[in-house]
Parts: sequence; structure tokens; C-alpha cells
Amino acid sequence: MTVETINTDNVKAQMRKGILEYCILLILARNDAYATVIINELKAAKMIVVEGTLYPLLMRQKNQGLLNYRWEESPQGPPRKYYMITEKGRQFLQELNASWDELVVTINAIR
Amino acid sequence: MTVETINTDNVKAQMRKGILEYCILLILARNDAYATVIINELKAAKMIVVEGTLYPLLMRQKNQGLLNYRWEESPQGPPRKYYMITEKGRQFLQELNASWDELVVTINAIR
DNA sequence: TTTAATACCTTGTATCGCAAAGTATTATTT
DNA sequence: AAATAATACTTTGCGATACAAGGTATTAAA
Repeated sequence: MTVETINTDNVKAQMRKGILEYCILLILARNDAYATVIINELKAAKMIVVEGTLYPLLMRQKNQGLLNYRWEESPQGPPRKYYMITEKGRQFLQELNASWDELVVTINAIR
Repeated sequence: MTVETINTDNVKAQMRKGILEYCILLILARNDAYATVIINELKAAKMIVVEGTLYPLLMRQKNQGLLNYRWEESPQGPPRKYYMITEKGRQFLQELNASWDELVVTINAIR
């Protein structure tokens, strides 16, 4: 792997920081979901996330009151922890929408 | 300061991680500049950065061969360290442009 | 000589994403 | 009944980053 490739991967990872939290709320604003579903949705959108990243993030957002969860039986395997966005989460999501739009405008201005 | 505000500031700060490195290269791709100029340009684009963030970042990029610098006399005060982008920096910038575009597409897809 | 302005640099802290390894539950296979 | 496979959730340690705060150095003006 070349130095440049390592570099790009690292910067890409940094770019995603914070944006990941935004994506989770976007996904949960549409449907309740458990971790595997969220990971697959992100994968489909070309934003790869691993469990070790997602679980702590979901716990953080739950502790902040942005999310709640309920347990649901699974047809196969252990029960699933379905996360759902709270009213506070929706309000926060609106702020993040504004922040994201602002960021895009900023980059376009510099570009 | 409300909990929500602290939260938003934090997420905004996170969103900017990595993107800052991108912004520096964008600015230097147009003109050579020293730290104060870069900070002012970012400020004008609504992306606030402080010295303690910028100087280590410039040094990192210089060590990676993305930037070079030259000293220039100042009309008032100590000499200025003018940074300029290298050919390698321009190549890397193109990769970052692609990464950014991809990220925008991804967010729009989820949104 | 002191003060103000400018410019560069360093240290310590909090946070984040991720790799890796671990725990627990259920159904299937042997 | 025991072992295995599949699924799902959790934790630990690491490297990287932005920032606050404080420090150093140079020049001109008071």
C-alpha cells in the first residue's frame, strides 16, 4: 500500500467523524432499526461502518436522549435492540441538517 | 449554555475533522500564504480555526511532502512563513476533491 | 527601556473511529 | 445432550485530531 493511499484512507476516516452521528439519526428518522440493519444501510450508501464504531455511538446518542430502544425477538439468534429516534433527537437532527448544509456551502465557497 | 448547544458545537467540531486539511490545500492551491492569511480566509468562509490547530496541521502536511515553505520579510513584525502547495500536494488535493464529492453524494443518498 | 503588535510553536485534554477480542443467545447438527 | 454455527451485543486499547492555553521571538513605536 502506497503512502498516498494510507494518507487518503486516514483523511477519509477523519472526514467521516461527526458525520457518522448525523447519518445514524438520518436513518433512524425514517425507521426504527437495530445495529445490523443500520450497518447495511450505511454500506449500501458507500459509508462503511464496523460494529466497534456503531455500538458505542448508539450508546452515546441514547445517553444523550436522542435515541431510545426496545428489545424485539429475533426469528433466529439473540434478541435485537431496536433503536428509535426521540423528539429531542429529531430536533437535534434538524440542527445537524443545517450544520451539514452550512458545511457544504463553506466548502463550495473555498473551492 | 444548554446541553443541546454543547452537543451541536461538538458535532460541528467533529464534522470539520479531516475537512480542515482539505480546506488548507484548497486555499494554498490558489495562493501561497502564511498562517494568519489562511486563518482569515477560513474565517471569511465561516470555518473558524485557531492557531493551535493550524500550525501543527501545516507542519504535518509539510512533513508529508504536500507543502513547502519559504521565509519572507514582514513590513511589521517577525518574518512570515509562506506555505506553498507541492505537486504531490496537488495530486493529493485531487483525491480529496473526489472524496468530498463522494461524501456529499453519500449524504444525499441517505437523506 | 518598555510596550504593543505580529507571528510562530508547544503541551495537555477530550473525543472519535476502528481493529480486535470477548460475551451471550438461539437453532441446527451430531 | 453436546457441539457447532449464526447472530447480536459489548468492551478494550490504539492512533489521530481539534482545541484551549500558554510560551517564545521579532520588530516598530512610545
